[in-house]
Order: sequence, then structure tokens, then C-alpha cells
Amino acid sequence: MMRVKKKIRQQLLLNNMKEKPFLTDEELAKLLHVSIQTIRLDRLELGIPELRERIKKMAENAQTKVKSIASGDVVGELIDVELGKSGISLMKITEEMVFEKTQVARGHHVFSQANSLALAVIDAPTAVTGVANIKYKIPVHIGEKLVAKAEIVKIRGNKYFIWVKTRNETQEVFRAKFIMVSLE
Amino acid sequence: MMRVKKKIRQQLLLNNMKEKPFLTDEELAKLLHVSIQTIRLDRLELGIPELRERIKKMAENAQTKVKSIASGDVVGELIDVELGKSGISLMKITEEMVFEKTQVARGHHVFSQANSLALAVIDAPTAVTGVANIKYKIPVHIGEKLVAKAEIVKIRGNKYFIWVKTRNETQEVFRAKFIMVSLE
DNA sequence: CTGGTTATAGTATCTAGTACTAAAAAAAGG
DNA sequence: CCTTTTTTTAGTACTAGATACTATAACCAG
Repeated sequence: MMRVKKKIRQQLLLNNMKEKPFLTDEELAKLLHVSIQTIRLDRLELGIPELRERIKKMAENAQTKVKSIASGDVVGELIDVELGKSGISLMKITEEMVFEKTQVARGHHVFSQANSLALAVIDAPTAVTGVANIKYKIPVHIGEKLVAKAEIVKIRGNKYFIWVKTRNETQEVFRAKFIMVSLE
Repeated sequence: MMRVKKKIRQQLLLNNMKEKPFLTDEELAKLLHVSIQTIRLDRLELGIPELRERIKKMAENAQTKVKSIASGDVVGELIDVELGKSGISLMKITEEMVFEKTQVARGHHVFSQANSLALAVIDAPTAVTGVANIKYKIPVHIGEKLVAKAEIVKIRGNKYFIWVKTRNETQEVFRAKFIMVSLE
């Protein structure tokens, strides 16, 4: 029944890789009670690269990820902005944005897109959100592309009144009224 | 004038490390036109770890970072939750949350904390945000600790009316009224 | 021109592997 | 039960990218 045992061991190996990818062949060998050579054969068969390569890849991915978060002054992709008037932003709902259970997007992501857009359309050096009135009309799911449209409806002193409406492919899913305040 | 040259070279080395930390001693040696040994002496003096250690650290940081994002079902730290009644959440404003220019927190982070908390206090399997009424009272800066308190004020059918008030060390910085809708 | 700093050279050693060969052990088939 | 095949273990040579250490060369200044 070694044929079964091997498959099971390789499955265990794969699981281990996902959970803790920092183990050397030696440690893995001890963990699975086989020799180092067996581990290496298994890695070869399964196409799992060596520890250093694994770590390297993680570090590389990390770099790009950190960058994309750091440069995340704006949530969503600004498609078109007419400063002081209106703007359009696009955002795709990814795996990280949804609840595992329901695959429904966490509310604050939809909010973040709208809030970022509202901020982007203001023709002022620095501004903060003052008031927001928000309505989530229907839940948004993974994979959906959200298009948010912002329109400045009124400016009074240093206060900007902005409407943002967000649609998915077929209908309006969210709307918000912001009052943004420009500083200084 | 070798004394000056050395300092300059070490400064160059540091800059290189920041920009592209994936270079081996050998590549660095070629880049700075010195021998490998010189590079190693410099690294020793400057306390720069070897390539593999550098990569490892990046990968480790990445993992914890990814985890904290992935497990980010809840934004902020839940200190105390009385299901169906009230809850308290703590969040520290970090570098990534603020605008570079002003060091003021982006509005959606404060919102996210409140929204997550509102969701957490509901005694229902799944719920989404329906409506939110938000007021940012004063801008929040890097390093501040935000304490959000949520209170369920009314339940009508599948609708939960929740107040969230967020304070920093000294005053109230944000308040929100949520209507959350439990699904099914 | 001599002394001290800075740079280079070279060797032994380490880790976590690859690549390869050989042999032992286990399981399956007949 | 014996043979064949599969699986596992053992062992050697070699690699990259280092550390640690010693020795020597180059330079520059007083």
C-alpha cells in the first residue's frame, strides 16, 4: 500500500508548503518521518522549488504588493477626472475585499472607492471628509466591476458637496453624498 | 582622500540596498568597482545583513502583512463585544493610513474601523451595511489611537440601528449612524 | 620614509540545496 | 515463495552566497 502512502505524503507536503513555507528539506524530512532524499524526490515530482527560491519569490511578490498598497492614495482606478466638476473611477472586487462566507464585498471597500474619488475631483490642495451620507442599495460580489461617478453639486466657502453613484454592470449598487472640507 | 571615498562608497551602498535589495556581494562589487572583500567589510561596518537574510526578512514581513490583510475581516482590534448590544474597538493610525503630505488619516480608514465594529456587534450570521450617516469632526493624525464605541440603539425586523462614536486620546473625532441589514 | 588606514587576496567553513549513482527495502504480481 | 517493479534511503561531488579569519598590497599624510 506504499502507492497510497506516497500520495498522502505528497499531499501533506503540499499542505505544509502553504501553511509554513519556511521549512528546509531536513525539517520536512523529520516532520514526515522520511529521509531528505524522499522529500527531494517529492519536491521534484510536485514541482516545488527549493527553500531559497520559495523565499525569494515571496520577497519579490511582497515588494510589488507593498508598493501597490503604499501608492494607494487612491482606492480604485481614476478613469476620468474633470477637476472641480466630476470624475469616474473603476474598481474590481477582488478576493481580499469580500467576506469568505458570503463572497459579498465588505462595505468599507465600496465606501473607500467613492471617498477617494470624491477627494480626487476637488480642486484644492488638501481636503478631508467632513460628512457622508451613504446608502448601500444591493450587495456587491466578487469579480464585479464597480464604476463610481462623482459630481460636485455645490461649493460653499471651503465646503464641497459631492454626489457619488456607484454601479456594477447592470444597476446602481451604492450612492453617497459627501461634504468635503478643504483645509487652510 | 581615501577617507572620503570610503564614506561616499558606503553611502552609495546604503542607497543601493534601499532601491534594490536583491544584489549579491559580487554584483555590488562590480557596481561600485571594488572587490568583494571591500563590500563585505562595508556591510559589516554598516550592519547590513547578507542577501539571504535580507530576502528572508522581507518574506517574513510580507507574510505577516498579507496575513493581517487577509484576516482583515475586522479593521481595528476588537477590545470588547457584547453581542447584540455594544462593542469597543481600538485602532492605531499607522504610516500607511495617512496622506504623505499632511500626515492626516484618509477618511476611509476611520470609516472602516467603525463599519467593522458595527458589523461585529450584530448578533446575526451575515449582515451588510445598508445606510450610513457619517460626520468627521476633526482630522486624525499618524500615531493617534482611535477608540470606537458602538451601540445598538434599535432593532426593527432585520434592520439594526447602530451608533458608533470614535475618540482619540482627548476628544471625539468621528461619529456614525449605521443601519445594518441582516441577510436571509 | 615610516606608520596607519584602506583595499585586496586567499583559505577554510557553512547552509541548503542540485545532480547523480547505487543499494536496500517494500509491495505487487505471478 | 520468488521475482519484478516501485519506493525509499544512502552517499558523493558540486554549487551559490555567504562568514570568519589571516596576510599582504596600496596609498596617503605627517
